[in-house]
Amino acid sequence: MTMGFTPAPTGDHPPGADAPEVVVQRLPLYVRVLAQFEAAGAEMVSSEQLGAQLQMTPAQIRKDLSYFGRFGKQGRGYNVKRLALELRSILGLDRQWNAGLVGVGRLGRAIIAYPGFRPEGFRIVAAFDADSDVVGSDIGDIQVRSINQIKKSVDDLGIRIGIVAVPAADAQGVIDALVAAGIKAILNYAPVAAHVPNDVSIRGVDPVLALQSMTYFLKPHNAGASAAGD
Amino acid sequence: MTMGFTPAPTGDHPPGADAPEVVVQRLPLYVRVLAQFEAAGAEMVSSEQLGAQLQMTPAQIRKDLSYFGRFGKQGRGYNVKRLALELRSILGLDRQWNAGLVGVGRLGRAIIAYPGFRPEGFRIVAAFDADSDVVGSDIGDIQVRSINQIKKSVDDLGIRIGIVAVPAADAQGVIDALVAAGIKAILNYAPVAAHVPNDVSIRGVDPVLALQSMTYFLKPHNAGASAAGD
DNA sequence: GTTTGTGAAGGATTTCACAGCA
DNA sequence: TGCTGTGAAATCCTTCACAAAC
Repeated sequence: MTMGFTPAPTGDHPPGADAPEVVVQRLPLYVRVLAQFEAAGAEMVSSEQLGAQLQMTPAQIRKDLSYFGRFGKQGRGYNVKRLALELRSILGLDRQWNAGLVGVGRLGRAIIAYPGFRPEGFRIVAAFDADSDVVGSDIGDIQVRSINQIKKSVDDLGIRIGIVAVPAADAQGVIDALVAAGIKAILNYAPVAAHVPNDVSIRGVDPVLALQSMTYFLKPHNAGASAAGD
Repeated sequence: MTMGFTPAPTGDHPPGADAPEVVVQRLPLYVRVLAQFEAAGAEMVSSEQLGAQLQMTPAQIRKDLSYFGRFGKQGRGYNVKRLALELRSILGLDRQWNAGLVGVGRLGRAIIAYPGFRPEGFRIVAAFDADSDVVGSDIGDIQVRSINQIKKSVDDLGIRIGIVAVPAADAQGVIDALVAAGIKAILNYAPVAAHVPNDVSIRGVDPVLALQSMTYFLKPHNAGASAAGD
């Protein structure tokens, strides 16, 4: 379905290259909800229905999608299958991505064992650690390599994504090494605000930070609340 | 301007009650960086220095803090210890918070074993599961209870936070149960966009979603990148 | 009748820039 | 001098509202 043509450059927007980052971050949510509709057997969905699922306004969904093309049909909505395919292609989810994990402690092992990455096309193909006791061993079917072989492994194995699961104190050093190895996307589990050049994406997974902002609303006087996409 | 006799904060803002949610979400980052400065022995910090660490503009930091009070001294900056204390108090991080975990599968067990919550004042005091084979057993020092005892346990143990680590298909039901039990803050590890009343806070921890938006920038044509706090 | 795609309006957040204080 | 706190300006993001399409 990833045919050679870009959706339909009829609108006023440039192709989709200038979509705000917030919008790009919502796209995976749409993909996920579309999968649910598809599983439920729906052939078409409206922005209204998508919005109801995601607790967003239909207008926002339509505007978001409009950055990338004109995928809907008036009076009818969006074809579930086609929109899902289209968005997956825009996000690059129609291929496999190889990832390298740094840090094979408790957390790193849990990440390797986590079954949620593979079905979505993310494959951890190598693990790295500084501890020479574990280097050379296997965890599941993944070889643990020395941390100073990152660059070589990245090149040899086609690793495009780095996953950081080392203690906070070591995180920036590891991230620098990943960047030096040419990695442009980093998923960081360490509780630090890391520094990267601005052609590198970095996202933090930080449950403590999430809890620490929710407690604000648990204090008696503060009502209201917040929903953050998950 | 409408000041009656507000004891501590002298500013012009209302006490801090109307701080935008984005601002509240950044506060924990400030707390974290302040701890680093404190560990490094600094007594004072400027918004410039904080901004450098967090890759934010000094103006944003000053504006954020101004929602809650006037903590700095012109020409000198902020007292590291005092600001940290003040922010912890605003966020409610100066107490312990009890959490209940739902789902003791692989992920749930990893969460129980995760050593990052306790030092920050978050304590998992009970675990729940639907599987009668595990109900009644202990994981570490935590008892596994039946999922339909949530309400009673929440009351008995003073649980204020729910942590959801069940399969996607079960997540909404579990979240409904937590809400019915009076829980107002939920940390959701399940990959679903959950529905909660708006006096309940919910945050998702979702590494797949994070990866799925980064791949957009890995596609050849899309340069630039993003830094998301971690 | 229904629902999209989108300019224009509205709202929210960030940054500027400077008065005021140490 | 150095740096905060903050109105005002600028930017960014969301929602409105409606013509066009089915």
